[in-house]
Amino acid sequence: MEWLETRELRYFTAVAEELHFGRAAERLGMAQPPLSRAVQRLERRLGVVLLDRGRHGVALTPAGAVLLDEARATLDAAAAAARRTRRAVEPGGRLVLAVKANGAHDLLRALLDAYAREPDAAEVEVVLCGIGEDERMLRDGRADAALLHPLYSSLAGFDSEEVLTEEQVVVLPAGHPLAARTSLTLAEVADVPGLPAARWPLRDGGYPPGPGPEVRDLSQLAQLIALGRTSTVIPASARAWLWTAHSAVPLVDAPSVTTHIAWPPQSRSRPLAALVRTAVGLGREA
Amino acid sequence: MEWLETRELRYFTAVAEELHFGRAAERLGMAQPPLSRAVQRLERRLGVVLLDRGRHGVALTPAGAVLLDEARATLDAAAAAARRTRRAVEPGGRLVLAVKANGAHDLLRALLDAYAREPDAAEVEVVLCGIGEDERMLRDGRADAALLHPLYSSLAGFDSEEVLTEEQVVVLPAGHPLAARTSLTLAEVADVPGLPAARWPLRDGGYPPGPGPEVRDLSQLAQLIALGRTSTVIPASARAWLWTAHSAVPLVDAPSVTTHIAWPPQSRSRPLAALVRTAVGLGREA
DNA sequence: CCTGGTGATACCCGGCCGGTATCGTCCCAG
DNA sequence: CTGGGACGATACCGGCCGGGTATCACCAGG
Repeated sequence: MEWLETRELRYFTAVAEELHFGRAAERLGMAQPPLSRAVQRLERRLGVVLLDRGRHGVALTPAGAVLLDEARATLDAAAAAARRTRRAVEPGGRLVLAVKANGAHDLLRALLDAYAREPDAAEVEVVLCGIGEDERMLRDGRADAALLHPLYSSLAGFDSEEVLTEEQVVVLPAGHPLAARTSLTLAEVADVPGLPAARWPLRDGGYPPGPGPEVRDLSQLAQLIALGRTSTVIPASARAWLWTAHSAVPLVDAPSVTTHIAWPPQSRSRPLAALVRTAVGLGREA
Repeated sequence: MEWLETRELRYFTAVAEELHFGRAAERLGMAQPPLSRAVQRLERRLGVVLLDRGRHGVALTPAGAVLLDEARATLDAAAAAARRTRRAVEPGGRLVLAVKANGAHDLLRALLDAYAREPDAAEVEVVLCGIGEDERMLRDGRADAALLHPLYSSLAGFDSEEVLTEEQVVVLPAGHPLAARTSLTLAEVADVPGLPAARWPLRDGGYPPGPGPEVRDLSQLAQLIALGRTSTVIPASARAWLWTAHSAVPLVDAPSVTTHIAWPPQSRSRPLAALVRTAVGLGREA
């Protein structure tokens, strides 16, 4: 068997992401020629052309796209291996729980309270993450578990259990006419003039097109709502961050959102198992 | 970030599995001193002692056990990366389906027939595997999908769907008194003198203790049953391999067995999606 | 006390990894 | 049409590291 080294995978990943040898080399802190050679050697050893060096710069071949996916997974696994090994000798058996900032605040409180009463409980360090960062932290071993929403994060490759399913509400400026209603539909809030939905950044950092304001974090969003410039749809439990200038109205036809607790496959630690058990139990009684 | 190379992980894995530097070096096709140095360097870079070099040979530390798990996962990912990339350029988009030999024969037939009629179908290569080999093939990228039984294989790290749940039957020599019954319980077949349950090899190649005969494949088992020396409990659908000298009697209290179809996370190919859809559909209508 | 077995150390060599300099090619400006 | 700039590939070189052999250090057992 011919083995791929993580160095080669790091190099290829950098080039595949930058689609530019010079910039990739800079990102890797090295010169461009050795990078070119390393990628050529990788292609030779695999017997597969990974990149089209065309006139218009560099492009991924289909095989290259496959390797990019696989290389990312492999590098995550390698990073996780190093981190988890180092953590294994640290005292105290702390658990790191990754949670999206401002999401499911009540659930998190309840989970931490209930877990603290478990016999197998370990100290829990909660890490509040930005969009998509919770999933990354779990994938590369910085976190031992995460509360994820399958809409935003992929559960692929993790073990997971459902914890809580909840309806969504629309958050409106408190004075808005619709804020007086006891329930609304998606169609009603979609058609309101002057309240275009806010736009969140995509994975690549760009924004989808549309009339609404671009927001990057919740405090921006909250202020824009309070100013009467936009509205947003959130899970009911996220009401924790509402201002007095906000009104939340239940949506009768919005898809419900489910929070899962996810952890790396093959994890066998007792404190983690207890955390999962606690979370699932919370979901059942709620 | 300090990165682990797959070479180092291969070396450590070999030593951790052999618990002997000399044998590990031999298995790796290298001399012992460079292997010792490589593992020392790995320990130094991680800042973690992985092995106890005691007077009574080598033993894993707890951190070493963690790394062994993680290293295996990483090496599987790296092997899968190479294989899937190479396969991406092969023509025809063949799918490799790993199945435990002799398991769920009817289901497999039905699946292949139904899949061949799907619009997105690709050519399917069926690989019959020994115990646990199906899971390995899926983990290291030799297979694109597998029919797995969670009792024998871990689904951790895969995406999977339930396909079929079935009861189990006990297979007895045709002339045996109990073979005339229309149903039996586990207790009844456990207590039969002269028919001790056969013993299958464990992961490490050894056998669990017990009075029954040691078997390594189904033909051995079948012959031993036909000779009236043992009996076995199997899913009902495995009746395909029964001899005329065998009798199958339903067990009323054996745990039912569920077959899952599993595939690597993040797989997005249309032929694979069609295969999964076909399999799940089969399970529903059955 | 010697001997066999095992892992660590000492020392050496070749290859590869990464650096600098330069080339070939394409695109575009003028 | 031509010169220049951008970009990846090639040529060449030096140092480090991975791997080899020889040997040491330590322990168990006769």
